[in-house]
Amino acid sequence: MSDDPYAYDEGETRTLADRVFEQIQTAIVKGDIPPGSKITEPGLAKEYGISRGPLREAIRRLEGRRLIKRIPHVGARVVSLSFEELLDIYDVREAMEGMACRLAARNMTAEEIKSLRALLARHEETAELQEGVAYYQKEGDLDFHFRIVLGSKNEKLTELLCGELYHLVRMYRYQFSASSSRPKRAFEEHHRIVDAIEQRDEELAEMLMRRHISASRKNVEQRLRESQAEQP
Amino acid sequence: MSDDPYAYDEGETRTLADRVFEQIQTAIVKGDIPPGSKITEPGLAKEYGISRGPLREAIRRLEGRRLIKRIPHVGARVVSLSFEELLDIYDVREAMEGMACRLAARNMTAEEIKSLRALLARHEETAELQEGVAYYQKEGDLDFHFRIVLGSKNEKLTELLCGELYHLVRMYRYQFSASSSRPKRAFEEHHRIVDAIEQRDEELAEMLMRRHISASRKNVEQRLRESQAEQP
DNA sequence: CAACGTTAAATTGTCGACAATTAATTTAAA
DNA sequence: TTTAAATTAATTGTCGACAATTTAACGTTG
Repeated sequence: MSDDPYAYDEGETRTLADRVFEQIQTAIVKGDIPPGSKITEPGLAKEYGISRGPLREAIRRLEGRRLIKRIPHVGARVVSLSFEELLDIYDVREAMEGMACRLAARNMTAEEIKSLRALLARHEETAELQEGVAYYQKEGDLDFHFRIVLGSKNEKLTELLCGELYHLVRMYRYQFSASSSRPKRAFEEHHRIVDAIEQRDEELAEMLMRRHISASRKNVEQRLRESQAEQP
Repeated sequence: MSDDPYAYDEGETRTLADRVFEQIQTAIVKGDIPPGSKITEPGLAKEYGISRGPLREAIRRLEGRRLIKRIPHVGARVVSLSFEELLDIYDVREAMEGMACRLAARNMTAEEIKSLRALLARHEETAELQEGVAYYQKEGDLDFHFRIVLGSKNEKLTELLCGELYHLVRMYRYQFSASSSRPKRAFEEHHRIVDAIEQRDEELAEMLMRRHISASRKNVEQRLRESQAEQP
């Protein structure tokens, strides 16, 4: 029951550095290690009960994933996403998930589509029950997008989106505890996207996904500008 | 005069692990360390004249960049891109570079566009002089795409494309010493793309870039199928 | 002769210690 | 009192050694 759906547990013999790598990664994503904070090797080594060797390897791997930035002889800091970077990510998502949706319309199996529909139904229940948005936009929404990316059957696309961008997206959501604020419309859009996939209409599927993400971006942009105007 | 245009040389105090990281990276990209070959720590440590500590850190960073794959207690191997993965990359490039081109049409400065034109002219000269394709498709083509990505002014897009995908593309080109085989048409397409950027026609720019990459993909796909039919 | 189990070699994983560099503190001077 | 220099402390970088695991080599047995 790992938190990271992209974690590999084949071969139980994960090394210390591997375990710590995942631990630190989720700690960063969940905000337990706040963005911009400094990574001190002796501190973390003591906290995780390991020596500095494996810890440094984990840090270097996180550096490769661009979750932390390192300056030689000075130290490492958790990345902190600026306003602009967040919007940049939306543009990248629009492009990549649009393509993922196109490919999903081509490559998803009937069972996968059916399961996707079931997921949406479940989300609707949960959202109504909790009378809100909490569960929905926090993990459920990403679940939906996640499945479509997997449905593309494109390994590189999956690696880049699920193994790199989504971490930043979740990091941001934890950070600002941001929920969509447009759950109803988002639901409708999700359904339409599945419709297009089911009909194997690649172009429509891509277009709808791009609109969906673009609308989400605009929504975030507006909210951020507002909150920025309140307290400048 | 670094080989990697994305190398950072700010602060001359690069650490050993950083230097070796770059060395191994270019060695992998250029094929000096062949795809699929095993990375032995004692061997490389001796070759680069360092101890295993920094070397392991470099390896972990390459692992984060997905240039090598590691199995605990067994070892690390250089990734080897299969036929399918190569085609997958083209789809990702189509999506991301399409978006990059759209953003470039929005954000590139007049000077950058002018410089891009000059680059094309230079390439045409070189290509005619060398009566062929060698220089063009080997580095020149990537130069063109590189500049457009930078012109998007989107940091994340640039990171993912230039810092991750292009390494794989160049790796493949070195591996198969592949040149485009459609240089004339590609040149025309490049010019049209710059035209669209100059006119600030975002939609056209994205569309042309997508077509350009899609055509390149089809070309590669056909050639690969042929060579695959010859020697099955 | 092939297949299996055992032993030996090599490689990977982990640790602690020392060197080098940077950040902090104290002290001295203007 | 503030600034500057020098010393101290802390953190990062590097190394070699030892433990754990895997790969190979070898001999034994059916």
